[in-house]
Amino acid sequence: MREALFQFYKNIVEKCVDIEWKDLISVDPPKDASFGDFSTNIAMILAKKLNRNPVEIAEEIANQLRNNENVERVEVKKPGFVNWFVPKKVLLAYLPQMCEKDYARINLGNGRKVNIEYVSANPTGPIHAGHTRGAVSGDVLAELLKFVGYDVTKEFYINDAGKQIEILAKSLHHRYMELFGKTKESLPNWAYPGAYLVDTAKKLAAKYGDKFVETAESEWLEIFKQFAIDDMLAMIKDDLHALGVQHDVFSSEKDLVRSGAVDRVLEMLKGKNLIYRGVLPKPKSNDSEEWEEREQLLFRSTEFGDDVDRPLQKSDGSWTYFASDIAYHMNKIERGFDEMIDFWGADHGGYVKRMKAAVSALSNGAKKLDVKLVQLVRLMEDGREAKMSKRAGTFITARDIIDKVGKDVVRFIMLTRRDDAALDFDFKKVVEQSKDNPVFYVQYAYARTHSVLKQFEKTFGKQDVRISEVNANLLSEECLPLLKTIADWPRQVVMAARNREPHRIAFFLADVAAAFHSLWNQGKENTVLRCVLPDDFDKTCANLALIKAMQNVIETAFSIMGITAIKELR
RNA sequence: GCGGUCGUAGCUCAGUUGGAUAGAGCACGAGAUUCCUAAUCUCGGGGGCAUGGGUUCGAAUCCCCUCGAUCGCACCA
Repeated sequence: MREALFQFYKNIVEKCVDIEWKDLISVDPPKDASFGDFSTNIAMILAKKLNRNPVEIAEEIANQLRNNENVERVEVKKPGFVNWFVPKKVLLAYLPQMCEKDYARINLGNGRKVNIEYVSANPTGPIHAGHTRGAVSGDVLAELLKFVGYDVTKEFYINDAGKQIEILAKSLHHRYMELFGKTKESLPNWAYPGAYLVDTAKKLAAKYGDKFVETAESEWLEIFKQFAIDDMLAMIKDDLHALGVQHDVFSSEKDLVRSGAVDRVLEMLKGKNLIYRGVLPKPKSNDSEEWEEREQLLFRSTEFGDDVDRPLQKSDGSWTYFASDIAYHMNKIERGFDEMIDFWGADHGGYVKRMKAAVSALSNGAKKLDVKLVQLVRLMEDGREAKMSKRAGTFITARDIIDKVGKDVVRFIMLTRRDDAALDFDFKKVVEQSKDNPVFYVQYAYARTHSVLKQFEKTFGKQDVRISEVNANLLSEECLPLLKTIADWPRQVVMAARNREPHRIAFFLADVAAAFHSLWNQGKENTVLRCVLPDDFDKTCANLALIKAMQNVIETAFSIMGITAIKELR
């Protein structure tokens, strides 16, 4: 009995018929639990293929299932569903497996190489609160895919080649001059206003002294650029570590351009006749003035479903962000990734088509780029939107919210919504330790299990309970809902991984916690249902096995989510 | 104007990738604690799934229209 429960039943159902289109068959819990524990649509699928009455087919399959001792109370319902219950003994037989470390670790990836690129914030300042969502989603998806057998590389792309780096260096220079009292004018409005550059300037001054005070821009620019990038990156990494995020690879746009990768990849696309010089039509949004018609180097993204062809070169002759991004994704392909997943902010949505087009062109359609657009986070302060002003340098940083509520809370809350739905993050609600707050709801359930273990020790003394020697039959009926929830964990993992939806794990944990809290409270009224029973050692051990299974699931889920399980709440 | 994302209970959101009578939490109403932590639990009211069509045994889910929200739309990232 190595496979997960849902697979176990899927196999049983599949054996009932001899068909090829097994992918179409679903074996899942029905919406309404009163119909049964599992349900299959197989009769409806067959009815279509064989042009027969689904209910008749359902009856035939139901009859086969009725002969199976692992299936109970088989019923056929209206359109052609076959429903059944899981016998208690099957469920109980799974208990030891549920307690194992590798429970729910199903191999979906088969070692396929996946590159997940996330955060990729510009190295011009600390990461802000909005970045944390993509950081968490990307990180948790990476861990999830690792868990199910993918070979995952977590990657951060450094946009260190553009004009904004020059502005950064000049802003730093201004702060540097300030240190030596060499500038009277206030900070120009094109400059980055954040106070963090003052610190960077101090570090730079500590290293070089006043060496650059009198020199021309050409002397200091490159040095200031590199110094600024290095310092910003160190700061960003620091912030990410505070969030529990650690990338495997940092790729530099600048290095990529220097290596000639952009020229190479464009040459290759030229060979495929996908690049030409042309003139773009004026965009409708652009009312007038600024726009000038110009011939430029274009990529034929329209051949891959994009709306217009896209420019590769700026007016000054340097590459556009898109050009180096093409080279970057080529680089990923060359490194042998079977699949690429990029996490972008929702404001980059207009960029998806052209990038997918590029990947398709580069790999002749062989490689897939999946772009996850992460919606923005609205920071709330007790129901009101927190004011942020980038201009005044008063935006809320990732560090601010991590320091305020803790890494675990940030990570959990970021997963309480689908990526493509906007999320409100209310500081006040999130630190509140109440049922309003899903983090504490789950943590509390976990803490309770540990208080049970303590209670056990107090009652029976210190001793090992071997799961394999426990008589699971002693578990009361009231434990079954929790047991069934835990039995569903592998299926949840598969769905979350297959759909690339890490948020499902957070929702599942809330279900587990709910089932447990419910069981717990039944024990308040009916002492027989408590976990630790001073008069019944054997039954206590059975309960303990269930508790351990639940702990195991929560610990596994938390480790995928990068959250620390708390044994005792105070 | 074009494109992306989205529209589900009063509020915040799930919805097993086309399944059955659409689900949670909050809020509202009524209850549970001499007890393994009440930071919890139990019960109740409340929804033509934005609108109109289409595809089929079957649609919140897939396709098209309309309305609304939001993001983007030469060269910036």
